[in-house]
Amino acid sequence: MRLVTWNINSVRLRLDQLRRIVREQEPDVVCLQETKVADGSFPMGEIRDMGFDHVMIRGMKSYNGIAILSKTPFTALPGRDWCGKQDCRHGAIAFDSGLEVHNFYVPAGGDLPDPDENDKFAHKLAFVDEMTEVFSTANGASKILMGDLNIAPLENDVWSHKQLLKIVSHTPVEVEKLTRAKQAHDWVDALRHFVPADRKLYTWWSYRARDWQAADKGRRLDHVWVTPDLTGRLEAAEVLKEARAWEKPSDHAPVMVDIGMSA
DNA sequence: ATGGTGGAAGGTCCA
Repeated sequence: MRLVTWNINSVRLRLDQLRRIVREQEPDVVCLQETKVADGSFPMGEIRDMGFDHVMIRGMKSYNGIAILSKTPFTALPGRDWCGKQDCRHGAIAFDSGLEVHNFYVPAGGDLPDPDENDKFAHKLAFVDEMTEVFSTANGASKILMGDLNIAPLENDVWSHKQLLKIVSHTPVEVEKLTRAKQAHDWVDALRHFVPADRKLYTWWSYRARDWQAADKGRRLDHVWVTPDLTGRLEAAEVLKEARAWEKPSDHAPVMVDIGMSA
C-alpha cells in the first residue's frame, strides 16, 4: 500500500501537479493539506478522474482544509473540533482491515514563539497537546498518521539547529510537545526509519529564498508516523523533492510511504 | 534587523 501526504497549498491551483504525482507514484491513498477550498467548490470530478472514487473532504474558504483520497472504500471516523475550533485541520478514516489513516494540518503558529504574546503560537501548542491527549487514550488499531505537523523535531530536520532555535517550527517548547505526542501512542517516524538522524532531511523550502535549491535552507515539517505493529511492514519512505522544483510549486514536497499489506 | 514570495481574496490575512 502506497500513501502520499502533501501540503498542496491550494488543490485547485495544482491539480495538474497532483495528476503527475498520481501518474508517477500510483499511490493508493493521498492526504492533502491546505486545500484552501470550501467543500462545495472542491474539484471532486477531477479527483475521481484520477482514480480516487472514495474521498473525504473537510474544507473551508481560503484557509486550511484537508482531503483524503482513496482508491478503495473506507469509513469516515468521527470528526473533532480541535481546540474548540472548526478550522478543518484533521480527518480520519478506517479501511475494512481496521487500518486507520489520520491526516493532520497542525497550525503554523505565526512568527513570535511566545504563547502569551501570540495567539497563533498558543493555538499551535494547545493543538499538539490535544494530539497527545487524544492518542494516549486511542484504540489499539493499526494507524498511520501523516500530514503537515509544522514542527521540525530533530537537529537535522533543519538547515541550522542553532539558528532556528528561536524560529517557530523548531523552538524547544514545540519540539518537546511534538515528541510527547509521538510517545503518547508509541508512534514510529517512518521517514527517519530509513534516513538516519545524522543526515539532513527536509520536506519544505520557503518561497522567499532567491534560489531555494542553492541555499537549501529547508525544514522537515511533514511527517509520516505509524503504530509499532506496522514497523516491520515499512518498505520505503521518501521525500519527493522533485515536485518542489516544478513550475508554480507548493512550498512543501510530497512525502511517500510504502507499507506491505499481508493478505 | 529586515524582507524576501505565494495563495485566496478582491481587504488583507495567512503561510
